[in-house]
Amino acid sequence: MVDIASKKTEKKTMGRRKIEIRKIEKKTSLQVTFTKRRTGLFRKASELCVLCGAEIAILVQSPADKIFAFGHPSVEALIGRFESGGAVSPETGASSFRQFVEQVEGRQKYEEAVRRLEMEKRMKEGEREFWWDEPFEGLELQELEEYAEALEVLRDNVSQRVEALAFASSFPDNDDDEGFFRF
Amino acid sequence: MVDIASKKTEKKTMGRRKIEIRKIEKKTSLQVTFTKRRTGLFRKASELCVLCGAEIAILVQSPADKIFAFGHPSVEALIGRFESGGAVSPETGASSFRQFVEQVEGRQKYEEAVRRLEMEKRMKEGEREFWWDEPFEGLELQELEEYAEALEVLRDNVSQRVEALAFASSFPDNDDDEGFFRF
DNA sequence: AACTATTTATAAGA
DNA sequence: TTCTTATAAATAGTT
Repeated sequence: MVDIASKKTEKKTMGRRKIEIRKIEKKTSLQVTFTKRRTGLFRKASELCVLCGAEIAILVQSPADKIFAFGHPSVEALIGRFESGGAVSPETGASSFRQFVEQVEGRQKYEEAVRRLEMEKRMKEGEREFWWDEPFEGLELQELEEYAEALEVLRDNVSQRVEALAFASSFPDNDDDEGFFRF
Repeated sequence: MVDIASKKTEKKTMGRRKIEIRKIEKKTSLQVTFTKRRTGLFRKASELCVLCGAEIAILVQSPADKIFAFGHPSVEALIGRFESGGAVSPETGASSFRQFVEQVEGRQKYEEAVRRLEMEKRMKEGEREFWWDEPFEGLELQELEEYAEALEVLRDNVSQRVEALAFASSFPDNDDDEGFFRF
């Protein structure tokens, strides 16, 4: 009886527990959390890209100053590169990604490619880091230059916005900026 | 009886349902999902910043070509500006944020500020968009310039990486890049 | 904009 | 580190 009763409430783990959003002090758990959440963040971003046709660029710099990046259309450039049979990183599982891309050579749409990518990712989950997890580590010059270029385009958009505002501020009484200064 | 039985299984909504990660066709749901998930993405990013001391920059361009941004240390610059009593956007709830900042004038740490920001955000959830939701809409020149500058720093880091790789490629036989070419 | 049933993400523990 | 599991958190469809 007692055994059964205790078995009923006996938990193998405490499960997920609520945490406060504040700097994690324990270095090892910080590292684990950083990896898990960075992965989760990039997954969310990729889903947003596909679901809504959005374009996203993310740069994450870890406390140890390692940089991780996610990006569409940078991602698109990467896929294009893989499709044309370019170099493959031996470290990131890109080889199997190329195989995958070859299998779907017929389809053209970016969304489709990313969606399948997500599928393969899930099927292989736990096998290795996602292919975009440390994009700079296995990349050749060309991709990185493309990435920098895409980033510059975004930056230039910001600069244009700055200039637009600078111009607007020379007309201080005009509060009606409806429809103005959109990227 | 029948009423009671049916009431027992009667659900107010179907609840969340599983979706495929593919382009949403219905324009209105796409807009709703875009807003919800962009918000979620930025919240995840801010949590990653605080929990792990990471630095993050995110740019999201909607299908309608509106750009949304999230960023630390840009966020830090914004907080600094608010603390010094700078201009406040009447549109984004920044006014109450300033009040909040004034209340905590004693503390210095960025993490603490962001954590409290998260708290206030939750307390006011549903009242309005988060203050960083459309950062470009209510900003003055200075903040935007600071943001562009921060973005340029990140871009320069990428460029340096490109140069490092270009240099490395002039020594094609050297595969051991352990510890090299980190930002 | 609010609600809730569910799915999804993840903190700890093994 | 990788896997498990209980639980917290996010969110799809509705109202």
